Amino acid sequence: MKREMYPKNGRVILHVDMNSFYASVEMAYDASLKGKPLAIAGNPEERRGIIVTCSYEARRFGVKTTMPLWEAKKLCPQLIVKKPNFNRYRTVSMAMFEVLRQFTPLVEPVSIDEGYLDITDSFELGTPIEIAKSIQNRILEQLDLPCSIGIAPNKFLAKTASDMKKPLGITILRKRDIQAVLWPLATNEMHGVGVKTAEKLQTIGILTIGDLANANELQLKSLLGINGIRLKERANGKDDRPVDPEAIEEFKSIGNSTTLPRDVTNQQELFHVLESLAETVSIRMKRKNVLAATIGITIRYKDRKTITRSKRLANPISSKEEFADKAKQLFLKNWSGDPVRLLGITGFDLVEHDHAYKQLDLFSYEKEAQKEPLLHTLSNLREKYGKHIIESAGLHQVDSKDDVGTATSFNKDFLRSFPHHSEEKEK
DNA sequence: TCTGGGGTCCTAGGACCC
DNA sequence: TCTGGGGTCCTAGGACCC
Repeated sequence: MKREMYPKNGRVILHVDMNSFYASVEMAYDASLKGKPLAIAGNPEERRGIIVTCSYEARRFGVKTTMPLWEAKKLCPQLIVKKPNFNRYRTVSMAMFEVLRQFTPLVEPVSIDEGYLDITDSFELGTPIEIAKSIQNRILEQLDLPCSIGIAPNKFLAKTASDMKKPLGITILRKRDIQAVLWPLATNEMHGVGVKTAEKLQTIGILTIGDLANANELQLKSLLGINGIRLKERANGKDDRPVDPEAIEEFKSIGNSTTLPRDVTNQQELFHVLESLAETVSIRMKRKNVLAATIGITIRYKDRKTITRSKRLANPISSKEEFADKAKQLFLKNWSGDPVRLLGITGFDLVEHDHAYKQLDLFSYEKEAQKEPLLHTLSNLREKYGKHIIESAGLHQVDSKDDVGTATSFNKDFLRSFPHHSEEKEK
């Protein structure tokens, strides 16, 4: 019954956006900061001195996110500056999402300080506005933090709406408001349109969201690819993306990068940095119980020119040593020798540890092979165990003629890299 | 005195296979 | 002898967002 009414009534989506989150958290911890121009920024001595977030009081002086600290101080000499305390922000963020889940389990966190709620079926809690007010009050009372909330029939409009009144705003954006409210805005006001896209759109005479909503699709497609089509749909208020509470669990990559306090040309020194990055990535991978099937590095030079290089691996990795090792190899192969400003390591193509374990377990293969010698051919292995296991074992590198030899000899070395198995084998 | 660090998604070309 | 068109994988880079 409810389902049948669904398309008729549409969905009710909330977008909750914390106002200047890091700065607000610091103010909640230290009330003496309230009402003052406050900025969260890194250490300028380490060349990390950019504004990460700032209070509304600071914004009044023209201080903005990503502005270098010295520039912000010039605009606002009395600016109070704090270093970011990410652990604190993560803790508070978790508490904030717990508050949201008191209203519905359909909560999708999108970043540390914003998330979507689908309250279509939560009408017993009140009207959408009443629910939004209640959420806003509870976050303010329990955590001493301000947020803005957008109410709309889909994610895009809810996100747009939450942006319209800050701080502590609640904004409804209905389909029928689009033409009057959304269309007059410049294209770069739109979520998904940055500087480059706005520039491109300008070349074909599209300046406002309204222009975009009525633009020629073929023209958009040739200019921006599939993204052009999507932007036009959004400009018309169309967005079918569901609110997915699981989305946050499905990460695609884990990385760590750092700007060096000064430009470095010494290889040993750069290797040390890679080792420390490898350790961070490894710890985070293990905490999330995943392995990386592809490793990537980032090198930014003195002139800010940045290159990325990646390598798909025969065996998924997660240990600090493996990350450091592979990263160093990639680095040596691609480093120009010029002074380096930033280094980064990222793991891609993440696989669940347990899953990888299963795929890498070759005991069952050995048993099967005894029963059925023909299994030793590459194609049979592939068919029987899937592509992944073969590549994990390094078999893809050998000619199929050599499969038999390799298949019998790779086992030991291969299994040795897994402590659990090598123990059993060696004892 | 310039411009952090964490991500996602898309594109495009070459290799390789059928 | 000359030749196609589709599909997937891998890699590099760009755009965008918070």
